[in-house]
Amino acid sequence: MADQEETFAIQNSPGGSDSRELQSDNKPEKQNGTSGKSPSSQTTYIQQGMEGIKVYLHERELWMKFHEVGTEMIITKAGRRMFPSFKVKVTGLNPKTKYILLMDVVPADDHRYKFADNKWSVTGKAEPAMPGRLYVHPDSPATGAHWMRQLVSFQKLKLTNNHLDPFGHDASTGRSGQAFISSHAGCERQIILNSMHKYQPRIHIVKADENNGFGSKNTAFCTHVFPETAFIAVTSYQNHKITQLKIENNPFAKGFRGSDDMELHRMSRMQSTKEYPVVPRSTVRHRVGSSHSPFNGEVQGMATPSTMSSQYSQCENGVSSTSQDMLPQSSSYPLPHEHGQEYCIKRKVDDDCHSGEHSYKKPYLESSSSEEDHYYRPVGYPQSLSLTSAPYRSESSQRQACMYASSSQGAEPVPSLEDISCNTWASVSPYGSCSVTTMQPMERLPYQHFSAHFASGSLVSRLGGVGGHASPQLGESHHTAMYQSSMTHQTLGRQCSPGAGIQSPTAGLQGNEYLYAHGIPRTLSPHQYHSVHSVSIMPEWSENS
DNA sequence: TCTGCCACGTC
DNA sequence: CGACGTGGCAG
Repeated sequence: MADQEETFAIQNSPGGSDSRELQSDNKPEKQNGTSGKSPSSQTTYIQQGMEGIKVYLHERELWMKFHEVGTEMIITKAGRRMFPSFKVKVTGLNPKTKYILLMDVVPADDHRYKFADNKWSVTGKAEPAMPGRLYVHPDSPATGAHWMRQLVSFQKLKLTNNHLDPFGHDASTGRSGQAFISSHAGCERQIILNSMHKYQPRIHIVKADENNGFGSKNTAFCTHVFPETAFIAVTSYQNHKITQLKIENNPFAKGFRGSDDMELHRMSRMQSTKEYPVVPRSTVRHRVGSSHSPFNGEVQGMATPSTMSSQYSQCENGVSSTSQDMLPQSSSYPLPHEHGQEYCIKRKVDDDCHSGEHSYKKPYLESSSSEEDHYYRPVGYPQSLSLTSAPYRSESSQRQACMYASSSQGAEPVPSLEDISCNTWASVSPYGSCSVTTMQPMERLPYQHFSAHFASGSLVSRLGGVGGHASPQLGESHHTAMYQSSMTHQTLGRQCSPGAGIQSPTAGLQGNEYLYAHGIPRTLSPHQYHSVHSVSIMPEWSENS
């Protein structure tokens, strides 16, 4: 349904949506050219437009509240929406250029968690992730003007633990599944996750111009990661504080709010059997579990916000030209360097942000300012990645990729459009960061790593990879290609945006290959690591078991 | 641990 | 009104 998101829209436009506009214009810019912005940095034109792109997380404060406690997202067979919803404000796009906005959720690390004693802790190694699925925003492809006009909401995305359903719709329950499908040509899908595993949502902005067609060599895209949106997937809430936050903030859970009256009523009904004091349930629970702050700071397993850098934004820009993919993802291990942040992050936030609590690092300066809610993370980095580097990853990555692919995908061998497009890869890098760097050898990775954690895969890679075809060269590519398959651009285009008619090429992200890193043993070569950008940002979450 | 069903809310 | 989104709870 529509969602209209909330109204905040930034600028809003009432009509909003409208458009998708015409495509007509898009072309003008073609790559570089015109657009003006010069690339700043290094990059080639590819990025051109990507450099100035900024993405602000909407309602960051709310996200931070959850994050501080240790965000949990329910996953069900039928698919459950995330709450808080992932909504962003995007600026810096070329109004006439078309872009595809998509989201994915990648493993934040390779651990399995358990919740005991009011806190999360690592219990073991993560299960191999399934192939990741991409959730392409229904408006894609659309012009920069369209995306910037109002908040871009990914609230319809659903998380599921149903590995069997390739399409993201679940037959079992019936409800949701179908709806999905029908809605947009199947674009929407549910993202499959494993319970008790930590994940990091990411948003990717892919230029859909002809020039950048996926297939083409230069697909420009950038990835933004908001560490504060990381969460642990669960089939039922573990931490009562989270339950409480959900109830208090999610309109659909209003029925569970303790307003006295209601509570009483409810209680009586539901629990007729039990008797209860008057306390609202929530309250009750609360107390019980409450953890006060299990996580806070450190919590082991979870991330703590504070530490995190949420603030950073990370981004990756990739270009895909050939080989580039870069980032493999490495798995979750810590990479040595991660610079991710640096590069990418620019952060700003604070102002807006603050959640009040800690201040997270706000290292960066920018601030944006204007918008309130959104915090943004800049992204851009100039860099494009070069694909080059990618080559290395290949092996490991490949394998991994394959594995994943196979496993999960099993269901869908070749994906049909849908699949492909939507599901595809999995990548890993959570935090990642900016991958921009790509290849570079280590240097780039400044990050620190906390220990370990993630690897990140980069989407970029995939995108860049796009080249899946394109750049076969790298070993990776292949793999990627395999699973990822080939997404073709078209696919995306079609499915997702029917209307749009995108030129095919552009549309698709196909190429992306993200690999997955996680499960893998760290085989990645150093290079890979570099590429990865991962950043691990959150120490807390890190593993520690 | 996960699933199904429920009441209750939003849209 | 009906479809759908929520968490609780029983199984």
